[in-house]
Amino acid sequence: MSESTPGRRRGEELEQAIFKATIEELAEVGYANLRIESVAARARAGKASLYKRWPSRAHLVRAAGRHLAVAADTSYEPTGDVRADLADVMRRIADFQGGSGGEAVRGYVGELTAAPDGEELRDDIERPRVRAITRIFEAGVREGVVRPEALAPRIVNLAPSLVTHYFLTRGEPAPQEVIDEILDLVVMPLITEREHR
Amino acid sequence: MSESTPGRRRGEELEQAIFKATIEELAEVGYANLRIESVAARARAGKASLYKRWPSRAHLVRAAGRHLAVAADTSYEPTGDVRADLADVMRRIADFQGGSGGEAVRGYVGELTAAPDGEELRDDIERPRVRAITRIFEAGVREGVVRPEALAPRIVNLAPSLVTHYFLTRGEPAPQEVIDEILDLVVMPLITEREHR
DNA sequence: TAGATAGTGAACGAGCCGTTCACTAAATGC
DNA sequence: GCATTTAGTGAACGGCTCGTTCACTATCTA
Repeated sequence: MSESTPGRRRGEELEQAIFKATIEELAEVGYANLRIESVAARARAGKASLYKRWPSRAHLVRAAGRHLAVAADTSYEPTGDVRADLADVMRRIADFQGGSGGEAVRGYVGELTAAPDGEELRDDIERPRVRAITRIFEAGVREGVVRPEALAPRIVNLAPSLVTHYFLTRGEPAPQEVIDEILDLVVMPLITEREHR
Repeated sequence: MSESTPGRRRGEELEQAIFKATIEELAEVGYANLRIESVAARARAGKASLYKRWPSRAHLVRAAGRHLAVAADTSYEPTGDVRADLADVMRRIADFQGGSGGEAVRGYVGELTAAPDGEELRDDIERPRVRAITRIFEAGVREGVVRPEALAPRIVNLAPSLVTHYFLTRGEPAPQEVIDEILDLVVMPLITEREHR
C-alpha cells in the first residue's frame, strides 16, 4: 500500500511511473520539446534513475512508445463487413496517432538514421494491426468478397501505411474523409474481386 | 568575379552558399546532429546572418529542403512502359531520400506538430512526382492498359507515399525489391484493367 | 564621396545535457 | 532484529549549443 506516499519506489514500479510521466509530457509539449528533467520531475524521480535505464531521450521515448503500443493492443473482433471493419481499425490507428503514441512515433522517426535498433517499436505497433486486418481479410475471403492474394503482408499493411504516411507528412492524424477515400479508391478496389465486367 | 575570394557576399549569393553548406552538413551529420554554428562556419558566414533569415534550425532545413527539391525537379519523359516508368520514378525518389533531401524531410517530420506551415515543402516535393506519374498514367490510359480512374490524386500519389513511408519508418530508402513488390502487389494490380475473368 | 545597408565575429546569459557523488531508503541475508 | 547490499535521490558540475547583442567593416546607392 505504498500508493499515496510512495516513499521510494524502485524497479518495475518506478519504471511504470516514468513511462506514465513520459507519455503525459509527450502529450503536453510534444517530442521536440520533451526535456528529460521535466519527465524526472513529473515522475518525482532522480534524473540519474532515467539515465541508468535509457542512454538518451530517444531511447526513453522509444521505450515509452512500446509500452503504450503494447497497452493499446486490444484484440479486435471483425463484424464481417469488410469495409466497415477496416474503417474502424484505421480510425483507431489515427486516434492513436493523435495522442502520445503519435508523438513517440514522430520522435522516433525524426531521430532515426539507418535504423540499427528500433525495429521492436515498429513491430510492437504493426503486429496488432496486421493481426486485426488479417482477420478481417480472412473473413472476407471466406465470404468470397476478398481475393486471397490480399493476405500478402504488403497488402495487409497498406491501409495502416497510408494512414501513417498521412500523419507523418501532415503532422496530424488522418481525418475521416481521408480514411474513406483511401478505402474507396485504393484498398477496397485492390482487395475485392472484380469478376463483373 | 568574387568567386575564389568572396570578400563579403550578401543577398542571394550568400543565401545560396548557406543552402549549400546546410545540405552538405545534412549529408554528413544528419538532421539530428546539425549545428547552426557548423553550417555558418562551413558557409564562412556569421551566425547572425542565419538567424536574420530563419528563426530556427527547423526553418533553415526546411528552406534548404525546398531549395533542393526545386533543384532536383528534372522533367520526366515516359517511355510508354508503365511499370518500367513507375519503377524509374520510384527509384529516383528513393535516391533523393538517401541523400540530404531525405535528411531534410526527416527533420521536417520530426519537428512537425500539427503543421501550421511547411506545406510548401511538401508541395515542392510532391508536385514534380505527381506530374511525372500523371504523365505515365495518361500514356497508359491512351494505350488502354491503365484505368482512367487511376488519375485520381490519391492513386497518383500512392507509389510515392509507400516509398516515403518505407523511408520514414525504416530510416533508409526503399531497396529495389521493395519497389518491385509495391509495384507488383499494389500499384499495378490497382491501376490496370482486369476485364479478363 | 557620404550615407545607408548588410554581413562579420566575438562575446554573452541561459538552458539542457549527461555525469558524478554523498546521502538515504528499501530489500536481503544472517 | 540487525547489518549489509542494492537502488533511488537531489544537488552540483563542466560542457555544449542556443539565440541575441554589439562594435566594426565591406558593399551598395544616391
